[in-house]
Amino acid sequence: MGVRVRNSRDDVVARALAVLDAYGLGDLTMRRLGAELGVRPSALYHHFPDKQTLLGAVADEVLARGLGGAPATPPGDLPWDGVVLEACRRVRDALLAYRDGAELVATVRAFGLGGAAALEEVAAAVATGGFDDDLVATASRALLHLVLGHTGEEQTHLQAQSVGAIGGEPRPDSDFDAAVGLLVAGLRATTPGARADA
Amino acid sequence: MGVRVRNSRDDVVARALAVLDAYGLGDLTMRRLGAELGVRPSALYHHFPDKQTLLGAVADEVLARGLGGAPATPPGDLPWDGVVLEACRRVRDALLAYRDGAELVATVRAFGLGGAAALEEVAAAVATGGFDDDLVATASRALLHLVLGHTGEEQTHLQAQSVGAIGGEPRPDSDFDAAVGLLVAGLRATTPGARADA
DNA sequence: ACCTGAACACCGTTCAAGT
DNA sequence: ACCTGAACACCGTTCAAGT
Repeated sequence: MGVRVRNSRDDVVARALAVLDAYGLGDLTMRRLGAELGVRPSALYHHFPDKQTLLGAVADEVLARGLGGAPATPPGDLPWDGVVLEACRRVRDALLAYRDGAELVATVRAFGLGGAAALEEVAAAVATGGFDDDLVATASRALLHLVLGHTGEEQTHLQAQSVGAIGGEPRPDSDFDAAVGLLVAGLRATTPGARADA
Repeated sequence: MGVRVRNSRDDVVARALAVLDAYGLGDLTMRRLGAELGVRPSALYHHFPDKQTLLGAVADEVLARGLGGAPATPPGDLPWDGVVLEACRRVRDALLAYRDGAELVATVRAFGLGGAAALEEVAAAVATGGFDDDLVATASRALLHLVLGHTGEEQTHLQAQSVGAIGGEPRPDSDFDAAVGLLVAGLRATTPGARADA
């Protein structure tokens, strides 16, 4: 019943998010999104030069909604390794909040058109440990690969299950923490001087 | 000038590998592959039920060619951490040997139709350290995510450069070793009793 | 065992033109 | 500032029929 108004760029991104969550990344097409907005697909090219750029904006919105509120480094004086684990969990939760969220962010990162906030979140946490810049960069990239890979698998299985599917092992939630913990332990061991915490 | 013969399943996979390497994953379409074989696209469905299954077979062939010859665990008595690093490097080299190799293997693993050899290679190496089964599983998955993520980025940059592109930082080769080394160090630290080597 | 021919239901993108 | 209409050059997949 709403009056039919013309769509702003933000309207397009918001609607894309809804289509993503309802139908998945594979069905988030320019034609379908146009139809959902009551508009021809060509109208979308007024806001975005191509689909990749649109997807980049959608991925950034997923991350903004999931990470936006809380500060990258929490107020309490957690030890650095606790801060890192929490950052990884926040990124994971942000990805799990939308269907195919992990795959979307991995994709847009691959063509360099979005998803930067995910790496920034992790890097800010790692920097808390007082490591030198090269190590922060290496560890953050490695942790993000872990988060994206692990969450992508987890999301695939969750979505397969919710369709009532095969019923393979449900993959314990704790395996994410274990994987991240392994890398954090390596970080701790690699630089024996770096336990700047409680 | 070869006589035009009918194509076996292996012919199709071999030709798909050639198309992949020459034109990339995005241009590896059923129609293009058919044309390359001198055949209508529908003929391919005699060998494969769908494109995903074909891609799974192509990914398995990439891994078989890259990992096939050498045994999973080398003859010399390397310490377990050396064995793990070598396994990760072998998988990485296998992926780098074909255009978009990392993206291909990541994709087919996501829909569960191939690429199992990559995880097996890493898991066999980790098992060498004498860890219990859960830890082997967790560490192997984490290491493979590192290898796929890192190699995927590296490959994107290498291919962008070879097109004569932007010329961002070339990403030192040693960062792969550093990332894997971080996780291996965590593995070493997590289980204080496990240094079953020289 | 392998292939054709023809169709079905889609894609992303461009561009002149409208309001 | 936003949208239409129409086109271009593609996709994956199915299926009856041929050899």
